[in-house]
Amino acid sequence: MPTAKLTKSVEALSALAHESRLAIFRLLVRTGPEGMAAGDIARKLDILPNTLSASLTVLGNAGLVASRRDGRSIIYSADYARMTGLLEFLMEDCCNGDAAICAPLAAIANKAACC
Amino acid sequence: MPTAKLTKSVEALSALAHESRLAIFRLLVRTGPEGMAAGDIARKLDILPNTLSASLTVLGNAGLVASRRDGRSIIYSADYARMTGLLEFLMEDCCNGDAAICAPLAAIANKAACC
DNA sequence: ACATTATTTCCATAATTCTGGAAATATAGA
DNA sequence: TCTATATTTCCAGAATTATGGAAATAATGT
Repeated sequence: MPTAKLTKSVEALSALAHESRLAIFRLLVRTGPEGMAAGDIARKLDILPNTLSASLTVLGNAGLVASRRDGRSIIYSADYARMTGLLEFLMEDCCNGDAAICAPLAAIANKAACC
Repeated sequence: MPTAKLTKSVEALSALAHESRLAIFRLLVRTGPEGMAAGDIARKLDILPNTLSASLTVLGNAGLVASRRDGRSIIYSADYARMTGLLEFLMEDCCNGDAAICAPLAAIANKAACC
């Protein structure tokens, strides 16, 4: 009987385990909280609108992106809290008391905390 | 034409996007560099030996685990550098200049850098 | 050589996921 | 209301992945 957190993480990982979907998610992460219209994502990544819609649905079901309507467009944005939660789960207890293992992770964080 | 890093990341995410495989990987991450024999993993997680073998192969192909023989047993261990690389890729440019987004990631890292 | 333990490989079925075309829905503007 | 734009839904075939039983391979000890 797997934990709920494990199951949720598998959902998120499955959503990201796809070339287009990972590219979409990363684009939204880089875009920031203001998000981007579905059409703009489609043009930028050269993805068919129906395929993009399916991909965004998968990412949305996994809780990785949120959406809101703005006129004719639907704006998608990354859910940063969800991403953070997933990363936290993957890192959990990773260092196991060994500083040599921790160090690179700390380095990532310092880089992330650049601003 | 996706970047090589994106393709590699999709491989790693696909490998982790599976309940047993994620549980196996996390167990190995917590176990540390010394690793654990396939049979011990199978007993600990209650997975059939052939299924476990297939799962370990997938994780190995994705570069997430390494293996070495020790007598009759084969010892598997997490590849921490690969894990770090994946996390780094997922976090890339995430903060986008916004400190409010960065903060939780930095908090994770400080926690990871506990030792 | 034989028996035992450890793990993998082979195989076939079942289940899931991916893809793109066509039609449907929703909003805005003339 | 009519037209154009934006996005989603429906559908079916194709492709990939998951599962477990049985046999095969590898190493150890007798």
